[in-house]
Amino acid sequence: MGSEMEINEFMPLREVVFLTLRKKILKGELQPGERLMEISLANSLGVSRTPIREAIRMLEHEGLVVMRARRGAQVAKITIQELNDVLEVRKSLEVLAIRKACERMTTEDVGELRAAAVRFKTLAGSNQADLTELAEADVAFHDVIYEGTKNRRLIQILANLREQMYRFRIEYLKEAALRADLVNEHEAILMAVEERDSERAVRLISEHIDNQHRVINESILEKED
Amino acid sequence: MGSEMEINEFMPLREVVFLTLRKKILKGELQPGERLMEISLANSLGVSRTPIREAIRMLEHEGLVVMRARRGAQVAKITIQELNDVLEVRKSLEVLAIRKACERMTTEDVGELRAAAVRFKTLAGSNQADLTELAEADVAFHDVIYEGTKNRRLIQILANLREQMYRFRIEYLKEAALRADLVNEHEAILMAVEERDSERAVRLISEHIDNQHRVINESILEKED
DNA sequence: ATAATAAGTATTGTATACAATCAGCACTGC
DNA sequence: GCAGTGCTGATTGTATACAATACTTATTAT
Repeated sequence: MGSEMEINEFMPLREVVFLTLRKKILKGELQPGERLMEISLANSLGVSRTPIREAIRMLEHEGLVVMRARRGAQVAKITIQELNDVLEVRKSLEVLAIRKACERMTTEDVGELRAAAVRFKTLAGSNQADLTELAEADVAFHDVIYEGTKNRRLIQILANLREQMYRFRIEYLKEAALRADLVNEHEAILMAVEERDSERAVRLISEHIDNQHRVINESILEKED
Repeated sequence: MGSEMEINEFMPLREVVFLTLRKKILKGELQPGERLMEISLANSLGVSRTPIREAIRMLEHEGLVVMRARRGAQVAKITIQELNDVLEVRKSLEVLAIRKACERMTTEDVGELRAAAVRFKTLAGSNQADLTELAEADVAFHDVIYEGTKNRRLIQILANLREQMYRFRIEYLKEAALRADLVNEHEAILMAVEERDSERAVRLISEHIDNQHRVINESILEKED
């Protein structure tokens, strides 16, 4: 989402299609339940069905689309149950990540974490904040922690879980009051990591996730009224 | 691996190819680093390249094959580093799983767990045990716990992580002495779950994973001599 | 008017054809 | 002898063609 995604000349079309469709799904341009029809996608993206189909296979394994036999792909719906499932797993792995990050981050890594926290604070402070940009800054902060674990598998799984939630995330960034809380939580986590106090960091990140969980659930319940 | 995999008439070829190739990789028939060449695979499986390519996309996202740009797919090599990464994540999620399973398993679920433990014990006891069958019984025991969490996402991730290790797992089942340990560990876990003693269950499953980790690492080091 | 059915259309699933790129090797020039 | 260059075959990447299935709609019978 954030840093990687180096679109070089030689990227296969399936990758381009995959990234394009993923972004549309996460941003809500392709809505949950919407069918992904190969021919119209192929026409609108100017490629043949082959790369479309291969991209759909990737999205399927990513969990962003579901296949119905002989009925093609449709954008996965996220039920509250599924959101809770994801958050349950994510909390457990965020705890693991912050613990390992405390052990394994280099001094430069910690510097990057500070930079990410500062950037998020700056963006959150400005009044007409671009929510997408803000969300990406939030993602970047957590990415630094993930990278700090030096555990490729953990990084990959956490990135995927976060992606599942991205469609909800924008919501809770809308309220300025909550943004201030996020800034404070990031700073507290940063300090704990700087002091290599993993137990405190674990406690803080748990609360951080719990808060997100609560806010997201509330925003969903509001919508359902 | 174990229970699911209902091969019905209407399964697309890509699924059949996917399952076939996955089994070959996990069993070691396709060795790490080996190239997967589309035309020869298509010929040997009697299908066209299209389903082969789509199956490769799925294997890629599963982590069992890696793509090299314009050089196609090859079976992923598992380094010790990667194995350790997987085990680190897996331990954390197994702990989560057993805790939630203690909370959420129904009486029938616990009955299934007991049945799985008994089946594993029986197979482990017989002298000329089929190692594949034994491995599947071990998998089945853990599957019951996973299902007991009622968390689809957790079930899916744990199943995938276990898959990554499957290529190593057969190893530690070879030694009869270790098999006896496994039987005891399963029984102890079962009892803890029956008593809904989640903290004891967490401790036991942690040791269970640690033991596996140690044995696997030893068997790898032996091989590298 | 409604339910059932059948024809026609749209869409997915699979196979094949074409294009672009890569690996290996002989050949050339130094 | 060796680096470099251009050919040849093999392989992947992409597009298209064909087959099978599912959906839509119109028609008919009750």
